[in-house]
Amino acid sequence: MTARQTHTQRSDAMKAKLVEAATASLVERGYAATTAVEVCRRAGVTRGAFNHHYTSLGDLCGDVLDDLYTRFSIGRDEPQATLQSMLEQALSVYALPEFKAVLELWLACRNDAKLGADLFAKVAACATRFEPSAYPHLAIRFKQHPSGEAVYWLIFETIIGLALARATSPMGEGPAHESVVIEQLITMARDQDAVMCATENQKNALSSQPGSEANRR
Amino acid sequence: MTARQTHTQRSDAMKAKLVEAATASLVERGYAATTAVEVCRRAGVTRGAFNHHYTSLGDLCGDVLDDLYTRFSIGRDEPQATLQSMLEQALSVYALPEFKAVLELWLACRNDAKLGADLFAKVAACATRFEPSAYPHLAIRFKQHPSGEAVYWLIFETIIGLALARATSPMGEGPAHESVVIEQLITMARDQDAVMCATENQKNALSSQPGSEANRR
DNA sequence: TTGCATACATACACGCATGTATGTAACCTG
DNA sequence: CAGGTTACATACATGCGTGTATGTATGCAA
Repeated sequence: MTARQTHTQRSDAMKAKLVEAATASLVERGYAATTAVEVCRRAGVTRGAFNHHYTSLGDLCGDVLDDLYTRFSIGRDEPQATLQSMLEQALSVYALPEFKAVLELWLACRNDAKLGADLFAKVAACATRFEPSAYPHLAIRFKQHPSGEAVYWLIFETIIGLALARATSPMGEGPAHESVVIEQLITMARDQDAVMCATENQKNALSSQPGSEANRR
Repeated sequence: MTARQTHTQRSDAMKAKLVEAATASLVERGYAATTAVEVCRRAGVTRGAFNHHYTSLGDLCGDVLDDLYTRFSIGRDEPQATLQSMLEQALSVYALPEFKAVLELWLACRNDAKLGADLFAKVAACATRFEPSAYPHLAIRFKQHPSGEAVYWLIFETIIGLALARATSPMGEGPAHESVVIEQLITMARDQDAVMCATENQKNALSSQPGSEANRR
């Protein structure tokens, strides 16, 4: 069944296998145990394969990071206009076990200078995907409502905190208070959306019918 | 200078040195690089010393965890009555670089089964120090106001998220939006305190007999 | 078809952390 | 103060991951 394949096909397939194996190893056993032999054992290949495609583990981890950040950005094609929809999208991916792999790499970057030199730039670049500017419609509203951006970052950090709790719990399950916190976040997002929407509609009404603007604040 | 010391004095001093060295190593280089030789090198002793007092690294990490959780619980002697004061106490320790050591151990527990067997129980026990029940006055109020407990956990997870951002940033500094988020947290805590206080005063007024606690201060 | 680059596999030498065994000085008890 | 225990230091054997060098089979281009 091993049909003839082109060189690039074989390379891509091999790289994908190695990235997948490395990710699984990072999730299950952490960065320290994610050695070249372990990754190759999971991928079912010899170290020669790994050594041919990557110069080091850090090199491979770069591809792992790219792959993971792409997965975490799913559902971001349509621009999100509300904090609530942003939150829902974030909640759909925050509990993925792969977050632990990212966490391991974040820490490994700080612990290993050589790895950090390779990955810090990539981490910083990927982090911009989660800034308000990644949601153009929201970013515009935040110009009018700085409080909206504050709520955005509050939601962001809280989700990270919950994800960390999952990643460090024995079986990868969420804490007991998880649902309570999430409900609180949803309420906050909806309230802030209402505030931003309200003044927007006001402004629209005012611009079509000029009058006093003094009722705000 | 090296006066005669009793056995327990020498043991305690040695253990403290090893715990301190291990903590520093965890913060600066992570769990993977925190080997017996590295800890002993930092402590300025040989591996014989370590091997005499601890059976394994996990054993030593148990003491490290105890020491760290104690440090993070400082200022908790007087019972905190408000979410705001709880938050202020939490903020006074959340940015300590030692948080990274705890983080490393949390992950190491999940990655190394033997270490987890030794430390998971201790982690769970220490975690109870940060539940609402650790603040008796607050816990009582939460019985009347479940929303208060929701705010409590929201604050808790957000601070963890911010601490993680610090622990994983290249130089251990906080993110750009850190102050905005903290201000948001303070506002939330104060508002929730006001809500809980208001209905409490109402109830006190209804029972109308001044009694013991109604007019403290 | 020939020649070469690609895509792996195999084998060896090296560093490093660990476990253990043994030696020695300090302390403590009767 | 003598015997035993505690508190270390030193030394050796072992396992494991890594880097590197070399071998071999498969696509690919002239």
